[in-house]
Order: sequence, then structure tokens, then C-alpha cells
Amino acid sequence: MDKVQAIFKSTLRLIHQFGFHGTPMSQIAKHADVAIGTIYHYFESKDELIFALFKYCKKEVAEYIFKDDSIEKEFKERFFALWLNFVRFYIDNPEYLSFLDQFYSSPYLQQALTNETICGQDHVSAFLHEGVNAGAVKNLDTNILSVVFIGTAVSTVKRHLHSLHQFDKKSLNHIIEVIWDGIKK
Amino acid sequence: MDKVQAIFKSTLRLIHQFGFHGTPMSQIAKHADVAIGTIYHYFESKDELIFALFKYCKKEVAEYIFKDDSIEKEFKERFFALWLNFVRFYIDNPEYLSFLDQFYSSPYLQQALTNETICGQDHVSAFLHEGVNAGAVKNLDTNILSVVFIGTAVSTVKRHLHSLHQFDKKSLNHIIEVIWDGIKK
Amino acid sequence: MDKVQAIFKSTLRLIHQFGFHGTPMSQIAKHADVAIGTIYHYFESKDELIFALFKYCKKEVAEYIFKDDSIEKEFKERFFALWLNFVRFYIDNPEYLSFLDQFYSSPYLQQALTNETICGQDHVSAFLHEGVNAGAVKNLDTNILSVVFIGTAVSTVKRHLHSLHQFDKKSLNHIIEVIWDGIKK
Amino acid sequence: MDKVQAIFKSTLRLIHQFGFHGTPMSQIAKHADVAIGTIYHYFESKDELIFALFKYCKKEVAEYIFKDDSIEKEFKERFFALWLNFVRFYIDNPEYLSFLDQFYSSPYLQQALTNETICGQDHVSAFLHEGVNAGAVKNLDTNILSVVFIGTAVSTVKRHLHSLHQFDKKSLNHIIEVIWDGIKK
DNA sequence: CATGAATGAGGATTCATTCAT
DNA sequence: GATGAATGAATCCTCATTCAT
Repeated sequence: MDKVQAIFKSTLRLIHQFGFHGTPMSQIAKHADVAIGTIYHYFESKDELIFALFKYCKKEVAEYIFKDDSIEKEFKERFFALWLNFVRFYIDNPEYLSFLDQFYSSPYLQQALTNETICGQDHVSAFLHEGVNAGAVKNLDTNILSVVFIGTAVSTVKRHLHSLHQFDKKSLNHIIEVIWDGIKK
Repeated sequence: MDKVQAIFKSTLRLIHQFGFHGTPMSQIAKHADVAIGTIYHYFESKDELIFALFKYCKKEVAEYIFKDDSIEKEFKERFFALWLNFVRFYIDNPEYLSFLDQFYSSPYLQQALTNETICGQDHVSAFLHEGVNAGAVKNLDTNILSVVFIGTAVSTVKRHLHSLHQFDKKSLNHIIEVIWDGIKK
Repeated sequence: MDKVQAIFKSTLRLIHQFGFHGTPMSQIAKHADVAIGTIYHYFESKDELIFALFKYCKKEVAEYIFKDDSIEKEFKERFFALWLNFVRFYIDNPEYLSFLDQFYSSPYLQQALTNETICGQDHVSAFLHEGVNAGAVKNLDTNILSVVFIGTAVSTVKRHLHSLHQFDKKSLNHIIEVIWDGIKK
Repeated sequence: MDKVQAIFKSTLRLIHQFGFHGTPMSQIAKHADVAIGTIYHYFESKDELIFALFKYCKKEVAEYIFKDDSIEKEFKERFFALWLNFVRFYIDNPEYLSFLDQFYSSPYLQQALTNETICGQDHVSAFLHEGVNAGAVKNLDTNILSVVFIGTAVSTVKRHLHSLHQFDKKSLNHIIEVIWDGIKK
């Protein structure tokens, strides 16, 4: 639906810019160029909208990260590509990180944390598990590998976005190499 | 000041539990056992309170992390200890991570990001730089080393707190070893 | 708009009775039989409401004062009629004088004083100027004539409303005659 | 008392600048360079302070207006001098007019209006009555004469202060002459 | 006399939500 | 489907006043 898309984009942009408690429904409606009533036509409440947006974001992120992945390729190559895609997506779409971050660090998370996946981390976990099975990486708990993969990626993006440091391609490769050195068999 | 302390603690607890826009000043006052007016006696506005709390948290965190550190010790040992302290502090004081995380992922950050330090990361950066100079770790940009150190630590704590995985001492050591393997010379 | 009218009337009455800082929005809403939110739907803030009410009052006053005026009539007759209308309106609608007076004697005035007209005084000025041109009154600066016309009228109304003295028709005519004696050619 | 004077002056200045509901006790205290408690040492409440200030202002005004008056002089001369003093005082001390005006146009007035005099009008009334007895002015009700005297004077000052028109000595004389023409025998 | 930290009732304003059109 | 006027509970903040020092 066109209007739903507009509502999502509007919400994403406003939350990025003004935060959760800085983006009232009225503004979301205005920037999406729809009436307030229209939002309530598609979403039961503001919370429902937030949760729906959460799912939407997760899906978008996952699709991008794994867009060129293939079991055919060598694991190391896939590992590098995935990590870079992860970083690339959020650097290019900071409003996604902004929103997901605020979502994660808010009480919303507890409601979303059922068996639901978070931010494509499960896909990533599965991928890392493959690496263990294939004998490409050390036989470590997937949680540990996830922590290393996602933790460094998220940290890198934030450092970049907060303008603390602009990482170039070479720098990014240095980081992956460090991680890879740490987990490779 | 006793009342200021009480206000800080109250705010921290409530934001941890209910989030930024779930903790009204009235509740902060009630849980700190002071009148609303008293908060405004010490802080110009809710925002000012948040900023002051931010500084307070940063200081507390930094003090804890570096509490046993000493130049005398071997770098690897210090590295392990610091990383564990970092993780330990936030696991034991989840309301600090909760608050800082919400702070960082909100528009507040931009106002706090002058040349101000963030979350003791600079101290960490300085520490990592020492490692490079001492020839203990690879000659990498401090930003890269910081990303690896802090990214994994934060990610570990979150995974732990979100109940996705309870890391025991052994697991934590596995993680540090992976990182150390990646950055050691 | 019906609701806006109700809000205006309610505000006027309450300010007359309790003064500016004695009439909260909640009371205005209650007496206008609308929700507080409705007021904010039509006016950005309490100040905006006050300014809008100011314009509304000015218009009402001017309309009443000049309701029967006509260039056809003799100037003296018009002069007497206008002055009496002025006094009559405020005596019959003391809440208008109350509000306008409080408005004028507050810092609001400075914000309203651009090239905006005040209280229909300009129409009065124009009228008095006609008198000069027609050779009916002395060739005095319009400001002087205005001061005499409005000053005496306002003072009369206040003295009447403050119950210091109840002016009857005859008394009022005495006053106009004094003024007329002073300015006639 | 020095502190009381300071409190009066501070209140007068702030009310002139920010209006009644723009001048909190805290500001009055700060600008008077005393503690809040000190104000409550001298005045039971804010209302008491306002009433005391009202009396103070009235006294100051009356003293200035009649400072050079003398029964020896000719009535016309006295009339001119008084009217000019009245105008002069308020033009030179706009904060007095500001305060008194806000006082008169607020519900405070009703509480002050017992048999109390207002703004030296009674002295003025008495003076005008002398004029009637002396056969200098028409045999009109004192209320009428007062309206003409005070109404024109106040209106002149306001017009001057609101920067609508800067009256010079000659203009002011024109006004008094008009009034005098109207009331003289 | 003088202070100012502490209080909390009260006021302006916001904003998620409803519902008649 | 779509609208947006209307609602009022909830929030931030102010400020007159008190009282222990």
C-alpha cells in the first residue's frame, strides 16, 4: 500500500530526527501527507505502528545484507561481504539504525522479544553456525561469534555516524581482518 | 548532595524500567522522595536533569572500569581486566546501560557531542593506544581497536541482559581471547 | 465559527471578572463548553487567543460606534453621537473595556503595536480630521483632538463603571458640551 | 526602610516590563537584591505587597503633582501647572503609570475601592471644586470636571508613551487650552 | 532580621485517540 | 477508504509560600 509506505517513511525520518517522544502522530500524518485518521485506519495504535515498522525495518535490513550471499562462495568471502553489507546498509540508511536502536533500548523490546528474531541477528547466527560446521571458524558458541560480528559492526556504524571517525574501505577491511583473525580456525 | 543523588537514582531506575517517555517528573519526584519543585530547584528542566545524569553515569562507569588498572601490569592482563570490568559493570548495573543507550540513540546525543567524552570511550582509546606503543597489539588505528573492544563488550552485555544468552566466566573469556587473537601482535 | 465565538465570549467574561492571571484555560474551556484541546485547535497558545480576542473586540467596538454615522449629518451632531456611542458601548459591555484596558496596560500591547490600529482610535482620528477640514473645529493636531475625545470618554466610562459616579444623560451631555466648547471653532 | 524601597522599585520596574503575571516574587527578590524570605518579612503576601506599592505610588504621585501648588496663585495658572505636572510625572516615570494602570484594570481595584482615594484624583477633585467656588470655572459637577482633567491627562501620557505621538510643550499647552476653554466661566 | 532550600497546588500545553461525515 | 475537528488525560513547569537555620 502506498499510504502505509508513506507512513513508515515519515515515521522513520521523524524518529531519526526527533526521537520517539519527539514525533507525535500528528507530525507523522502531516509528513506522510495523510490524515491522522488514515494512520488509525491501518494501525490500531501508535504502538502497533511502531511494532509494524520494526518488522518492516528488520525485513529490509535482512534483505539487503544477504542480497548477494550464496552457499557456493567460500565462507571467508561471504563473511567479509556480509559484515560489510551490514555496515554499509546502516551508514547509508542511518534512520534505520536510529529507529532500531531506540526500539531496542526502550521497553518496546520486551514486548517484541518473544521468539521473534531481532534485526536479522538470527540469520546471521545461522550463517556463523555454518562457518563452524564447515570448519572455517573456531568451534565457539554461536552467541560468541554473533557478539563479535554484530558488536563490531554496530559499533563501527555508530562511530561513523556520530562523526567520531570516518572509516574508509581500507579501515573497514582492517576491522574485518581483525575479527577474522580472532575467529578463524 | 543527598537529594540530587536520590533524584539521579530514581531517574535511572525509572528510565530503565519505563523508558524516557515513560518516566514523568512526577514519578521521579515520588521515587526520590522529594517534591517536584525540588527537582526544578537543582535542574532547570527535564532535559538538564538528563544531561546531568549523563555526566554522572559516565563518571561512575569510568571509575569502575579503571579501578584496579595499573601501568605496572602487563598489557594483556590489563586488557582482559578492563574488558571484563566493562562488561561486569553494565551487567551488574543494567540501568546505566539502559539509560546511556537511550541517551545515545536519542537526539540528546547531538547536543552532548561537543568535544565531550562519551562513556569513557576516550579513556579506553588512550589505553588501547598504549598497547600499540608498547608493541603489545597490532599497529592499528585507535578507532579500529576501540570498535573491537567496545563493540564486543556492549554487544555481550546486551545479549546477556536481553536474556538471549547468559554468558558465564568461561564464555566471556572465550570472547576476550577471540578479540585478543585478532589484535595482538 | 460557533466554538470560536463561545471561546471569545467565555474569555471576555472571565477576564472581566478575574483578570488576566485569574482566568486559566481550563475555566475558559469549561465556560465555553468545549474541551481544552479545542481551544488549542483554534489558537496556538493562550497569547494567540488573547491577540485574536483583541482584534475581535476592536472590530466590534468600531462597528458599534460608527453604526449610525453618516457624512450627510452635521459635524457637531455626529461628534455628539459618536462620543455617546463610545461611552454607551463600554458602559453596556464593561467586559470589553476591562479586557482592552488590561490588554493596553500589559506588555501584550507592545507586540500588537506595529502599524496596527488600536481600538478604533484611528477611525476616530480620521473623523476628527474631517471636522477640521470642514471648518467645524479648531485647526488642532489630530492627536490633540483625539486625546480630548477618547480621554474624556474612557475616563467617563471608568468613573461610571467603578461606581464612583453614575452619569445620567444630562451629565453626559454636559461633558460633551465642555469638550465641544473647547474644540469648536 | 532601605530594603522595602528596593523591593518597591524592583516590583515597579518588573511589572512595567513584564506585567503582573510576568513578575514572580523570585524575580522581585533577585532584582531587589534580597532573599525571598525578606519580602515575606515585610509583606504578608504578594497581594499585600501590591497593595502597599499602590499606596506608595499614589503618595509619590500626589506629592509631585502638588509640589509647587499654592492657594495664593491664580486658579488658571494653578490649573495649567497641575495638569502639566500630572502629565510630566507619568512621562518621566512610566513604570508608575504602568503599575497603576494594571492595578486599576485588575480585580485588585475592587478590593482597594473602599472609601480610599484613587491616584490623587480626590485631591484633584477638591482642587477643581475650589475653581467652581472661586467662580473661575463653570458650575459643573466635580465628576465632570475630573473626567475632563484626568481623562485628557492620562490619555495624553499614554499616547506619548506608546510612541503614537511625541507631544512637545506647545502641543501640551494647546491641550490645556482646549480644556480650559471648555470649562472656564 | 535575613536567608534560600523545599514544597506542591495549579496552570499551560501536548498528543494519542475517537467519530461523525 | 479517508478525513480532521474534537476530546481530555497526562505532562512539564511555575511560583507563592513556608520554615529551619
